[in-house]
Amino acid sequence: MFQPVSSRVSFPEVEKKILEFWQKNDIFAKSIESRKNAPRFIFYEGPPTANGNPGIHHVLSRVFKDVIPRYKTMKGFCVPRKAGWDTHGLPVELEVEKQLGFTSKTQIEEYGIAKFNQLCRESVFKYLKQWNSLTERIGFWVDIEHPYVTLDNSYIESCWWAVRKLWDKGLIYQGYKVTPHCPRCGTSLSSHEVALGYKDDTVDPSVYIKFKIARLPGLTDDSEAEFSLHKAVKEGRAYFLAWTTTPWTLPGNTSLALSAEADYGVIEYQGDYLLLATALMDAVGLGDKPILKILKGKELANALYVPLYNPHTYNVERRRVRPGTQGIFDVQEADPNLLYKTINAEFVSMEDGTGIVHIAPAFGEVDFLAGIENNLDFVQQVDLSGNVTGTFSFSGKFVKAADPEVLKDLDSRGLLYTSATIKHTYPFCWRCDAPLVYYAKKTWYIRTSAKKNEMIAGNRQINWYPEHIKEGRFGDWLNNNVDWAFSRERYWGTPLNLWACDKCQHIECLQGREEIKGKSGLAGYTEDMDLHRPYIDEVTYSCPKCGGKMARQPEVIDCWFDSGSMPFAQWHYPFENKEEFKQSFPADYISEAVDQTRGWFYSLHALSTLLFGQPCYKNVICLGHILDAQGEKMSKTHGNVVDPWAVLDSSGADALRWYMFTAAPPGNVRRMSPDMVVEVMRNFLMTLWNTYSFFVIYANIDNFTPGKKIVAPTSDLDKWLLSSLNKLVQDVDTLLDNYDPTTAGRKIESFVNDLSNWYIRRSRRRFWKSQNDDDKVSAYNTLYQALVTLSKILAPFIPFVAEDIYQNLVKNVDKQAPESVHLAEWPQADASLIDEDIISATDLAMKVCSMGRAARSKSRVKVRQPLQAVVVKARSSGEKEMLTKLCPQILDELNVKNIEFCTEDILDGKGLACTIEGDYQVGVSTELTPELVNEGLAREIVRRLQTMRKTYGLEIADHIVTYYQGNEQIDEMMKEHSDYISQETLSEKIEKGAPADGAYSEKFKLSGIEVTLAIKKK
RNA sequence: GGGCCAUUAGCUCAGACGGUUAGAGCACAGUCCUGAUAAGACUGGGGUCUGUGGUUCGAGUCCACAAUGGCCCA
Repeated sequence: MFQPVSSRVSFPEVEKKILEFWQKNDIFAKSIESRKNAPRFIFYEGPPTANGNPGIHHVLSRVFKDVIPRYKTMKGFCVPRKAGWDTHGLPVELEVEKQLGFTSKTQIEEYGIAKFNQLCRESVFKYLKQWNSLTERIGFWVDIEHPYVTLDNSYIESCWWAVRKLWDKGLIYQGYKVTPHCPRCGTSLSSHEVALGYKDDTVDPSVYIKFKIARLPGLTDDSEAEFSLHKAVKEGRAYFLAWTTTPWTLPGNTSLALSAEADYGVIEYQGDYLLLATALMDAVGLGDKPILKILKGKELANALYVPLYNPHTYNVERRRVRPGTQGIFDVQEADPNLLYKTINAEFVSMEDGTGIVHIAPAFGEVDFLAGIENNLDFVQQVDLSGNVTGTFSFSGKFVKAADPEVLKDLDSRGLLYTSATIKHTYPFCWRCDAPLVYYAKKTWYIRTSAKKNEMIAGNRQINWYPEHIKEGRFGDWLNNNVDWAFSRERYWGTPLNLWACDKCQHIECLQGREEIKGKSGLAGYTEDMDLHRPYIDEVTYSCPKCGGKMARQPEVIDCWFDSGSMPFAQWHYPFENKEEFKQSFPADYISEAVDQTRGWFYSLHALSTLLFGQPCYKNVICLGHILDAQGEKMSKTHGNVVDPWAVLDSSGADALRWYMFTAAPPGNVRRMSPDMVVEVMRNFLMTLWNTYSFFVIYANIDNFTPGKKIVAPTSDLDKWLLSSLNKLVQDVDTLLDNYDPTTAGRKIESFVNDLSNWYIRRSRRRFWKSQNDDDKVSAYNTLYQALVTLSKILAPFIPFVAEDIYQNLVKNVDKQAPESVHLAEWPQADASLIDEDIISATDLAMKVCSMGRAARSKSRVKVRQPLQAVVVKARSSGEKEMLTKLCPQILDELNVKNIEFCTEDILDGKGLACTIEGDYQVGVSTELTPELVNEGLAREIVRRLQTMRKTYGLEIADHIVTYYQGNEQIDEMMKEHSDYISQETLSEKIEKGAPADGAYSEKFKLSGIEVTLAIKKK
């Protein structure tokens, strides 16, 4: 006996029961333990941060993370899955700052780093409970009891080891990086934060500045034009015209950039000569001036011009990068006759401005790089609070306040061409609303670009799903690789393990606690200290070079370095678990959303390539984002967030999982609403459940015991189902091997649909009939096998329902069977059972039935009324054979007596109703004989009796006595079809006349005849 | 401003190689079927396959450009 299964089901309740079962019996642990000697399949969990509530998009990634390891486990692999938590980084700090009401870094330092970091430590696990319970509820099997945590000392130490490795390879250097900086908060902002603060329609100055030309190369006095230009240059009346929206950067100007291929024209304006791109003269309002001379941008490179402000005059340093370094800037000597040179650059646009771009290398990414490349001077006349330094007339002022002063000053010296304002998009600090300033700062770099080709080569070995990521987003990112600026001037993160001497600047990279302990003159170190700031900042020792004091560099490490270190840091490698690391590197599979191409996918790949010279993951499913039903981004402020718990409570985890797997390809953005999950539940899960329930109901009635009696399937229906089933197993196996759960799931869905709506529908009578013959046993065996196999191939997708089916159909009757479907072997497809002919024949029969039903509906004769014949025009004699073979199924489905074939067109009328589809034609004869009418009546009676049984509350297998009253035709019909009626309705007797006491009776009018029917339980 | 992806019915999605009449589910309407089914069948309405050019005997499919949306980067 199987446990009774109601057709009505609450999936959340079933799931609750299964969760308890798994927990009580430790099934997840067993699924790994039982395979510990098997080959490993390695999965890496990308660590989320638990300082926010998990959302629906986390469900998406977590179920995709789950499905492949479950599948591989069933395929015989050992798949350990260690959970992980990302715990460092700016977002955590910001959360705490918000909580404390801080707006600047100085407030943190006044408050105390120790207390601040303690709050960060608490904050990162604020939602741990929610994360763990959601993880469990959706059936994501991952070891949350023993996670790796990036804030652990052991984890930090592994990161240190990695930094040291890179240091030893010469891949770490200190350089400058232009970062968006908030002058009021005194801190750099991450790109994410910058994105939060863009404002359209920001009003800024739009000014055109004149730069006095000192020398133009290659000028001859051959022509009149050149002669007069040359003369103007000598007399100081020739200028480059450049445009800017940030006048405060002008004292930092050290070059002008021109486009090599563009044409620049010389025009006369108020007695001066101006140079600008011919293409932009109209826009600048000089379109009407005659052009005296045209020069190519490349002819104008290396021209010299007079600085607007000679920095030495204003007590500001002028520095230049030492060639071959990006980090060492040498202060240049004062030069009262200082001139700057022009350069050619590709970024010069002909869209706006003058085609001559003002370059201030200290204040912009593009400018900075141009500065390095062309060995330009760096003049940084603004401090980190955004105030102008030096002895300018506007020194001490905030940059924005300095703007008008700078213009006034330039105007007074005749260097301002025009001044207006412009509206454009500009970033502001999302916290304090101050305008951001791009500012070159010292930063520690990892020289990833040195291993660019290795990273690109490694990427070729990785399988990306979808494939376009490989050469697209990720490939592009690698091709344009720039060095990784990995230090942060912050507090809560893995401290940078670099110590520098305060006397001789000697720098050392320490790789762990052991090494620290061995240092002479060590102070501030204790055995069990927290390695975070501020404690680690206290650790000092003697400089081995000069005996000075070695103190840690103040920065912490980018938290992406943390997560990218997880392949080894999760094991505290190389300090411990060397074997464990070796066995679990590289990963076979990872899965995250597409935004991780520049995040985790990259940090893993970069570190793995730099440290181990190979990629650390082989296969990636890269997921798209989830939008709401309107295609809008989900956000708390919009109130359009889909709450995973609401969906789980109403539709259940399996419905949600199935939706995630099958509704859209994983890489696409998807629009989602809870309704869609309800649809999945009704359409797929309910259908599956009802086939399961159907089987159990009848199997229990017939005392069917699996495996007791094996008969070779003789029925075409059984052969067809087993063919489809085995093909399905093959397909799903291949598709999951190719990391495509979506297509695999859709194939299963289509199979389940056919199982329910063709196999069971067509086989109903085989289960219902009273004889327990071979045909019935074969039907039970076939359906049983289908359901059991389904439970196994569905297990990775919908682990709960699959488990429920398995427990009842397998474990319940076979105590030797594995304890859980998730400990079972993946089913082996039996290719010998796949009969392609029966599959195509059945497809054709289905098509003919579909057309036949259309024809019947056209004829307006109810399906319950048998008809004499269906006439089919097929495409070939082969098809005719197929249909002949499957003719019993077609006759039954269409409720007709005979099938006839023809080669001529079938015409409507003449007692036929027909439908045409392509080359196919199907007609049904509509003429009724008295025999057919009676048979129709009999079916009508059966239908009424069945409904009455149901209304009366009888069990399916209850036997009854049936009473009837009607006219002569009814009498005759009841006699003629009494066997049929008895069998269908389990009537032990059919009696004419008034019902016995206590019988349930109803009156009907059938074809105009009054009929009274009554039933009584036997 | 650059890169990647998407755009097929009201909604969610299928549509190898270019080839008859572009499909399914949901939703809507009508009819039918049903002792597993909250399901199913049939019919109907609903499509300038985002647009414009091009290649081709033939384009939803290939190419170019554009629009809209999403993501990432400036």
